[in-house]
Amino acid sequence: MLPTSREKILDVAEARFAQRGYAGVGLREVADAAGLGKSSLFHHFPTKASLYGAVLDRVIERIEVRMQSALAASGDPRAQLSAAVVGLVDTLAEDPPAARLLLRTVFEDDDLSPSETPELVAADQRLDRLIARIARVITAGIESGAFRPISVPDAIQTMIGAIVFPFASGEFGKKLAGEIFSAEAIARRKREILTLIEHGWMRPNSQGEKS
Amino acid sequence: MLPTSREKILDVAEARFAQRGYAGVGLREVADAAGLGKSSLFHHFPTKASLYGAVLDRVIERIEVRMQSALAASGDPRAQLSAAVVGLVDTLAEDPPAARLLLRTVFEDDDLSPSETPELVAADQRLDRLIARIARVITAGIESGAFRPISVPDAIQTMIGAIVFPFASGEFGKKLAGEIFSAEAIARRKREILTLIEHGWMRPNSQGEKS
DNA sequence: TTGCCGTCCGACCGATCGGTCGATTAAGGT
DNA sequence: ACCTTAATCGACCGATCGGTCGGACGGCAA
Repeated sequence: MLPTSREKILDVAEARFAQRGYAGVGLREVADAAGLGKSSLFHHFPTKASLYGAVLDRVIERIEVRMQSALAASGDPRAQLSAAVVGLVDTLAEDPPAARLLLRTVFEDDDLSPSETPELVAADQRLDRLIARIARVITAGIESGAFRPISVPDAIQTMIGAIVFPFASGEFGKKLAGEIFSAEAIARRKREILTLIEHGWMRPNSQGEKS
Repeated sequence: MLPTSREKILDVAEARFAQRGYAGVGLREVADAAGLGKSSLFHHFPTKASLYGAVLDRVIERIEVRMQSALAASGDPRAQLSAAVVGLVDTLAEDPPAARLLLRTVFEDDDLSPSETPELVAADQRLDRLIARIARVITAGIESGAFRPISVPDAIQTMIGAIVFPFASGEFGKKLAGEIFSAEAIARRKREILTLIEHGWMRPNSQGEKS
């Protein structure tokens, strides 16, 4: 119930970085929102980039946990991919700043990619592992004949855009389709993605699957 | 061959804003890259937000022109939607900073959405009109029975993410799928999106269409 | 020649940026 | 009682931020 200062800092920093971006957030603002002096931030994180890296790593770790358990729960590539998508959507829905933070990070390759910050390389490796696992599932699905012979990297790019962007679209998405993080909107998004995968990637034959 | 100062400023500002974001770009940097003093920027644009708005409006206008001519060229919702997608991809491919600028703008609703900047409201209205046109095409497709009864706003969100994000993914996308703006990569993305729409949104019957 | 005007510039403004430093607490181990 | 260590703070640093101001330059109409 009472979080440590470090966790409090990470929480407010995640929200702020997602909302205004790396360059747009001042450490003063983060410190104030965390109820600390600005100097205290540097006791927990040596630099601003390190703080950002820690925030990012925590977000990716949450996704990793969910998707790994989803992938481990079933052997069939079809069911694995669906479970992974559902897990990703659930994680993004439970942590509203996460989606925007992830996409923003992809765009910050100028200020952050030199990456002498250990937290950032850790987050990077974590994400690489995750993507590699998904790629393996899709490849297995293609080889087994369950999926069409699609381009795996392109399919992953498509999925990231189609799944993550809507949860990051904020006011734009709200104006377009109403409250993004309502239970109905989340359910609609799951259905949207799952049917897209089902008809777009999977072979039409042997449609009914069993656990 | 010799662009006016205003156009030169817009060109370099578009690249910079796309790369580093609104808050991450200093006007000094833009002025230097344009071969001007910083004060000269304020002769052409009254504020930084106004410059950003002008850049954004120009990008959206390019997309609007392409998609409007694509939509006007054919009456069938199926062909219209496909042509619009191809037009969007082509525009994004010809103007590499555009995709990242568009997505970044969606995320900047804090610093930019109050929108007392006329260029920004112009860009907003332009985008609204464009989205409304696409929505009408999809709705027509559903009513004619050519498309499945999908949720139009969710479908649009999906398409924006799936089409725009890959072209905005920079180093991340490059690591995943190689050079993003190569002719082959662009062709792959068109195919990816078109087959996704064909199988995911359109009804399977009467597959062969004619002009 | 005179005067206007679009364009550009250097110098300057207050504010904020990320980051450093030294001092001050309180807790714990011995 | 003493020392260490973690945690916090206010004051301060040089640099950069968006934006203002007054003037300089050059073309053009009278």
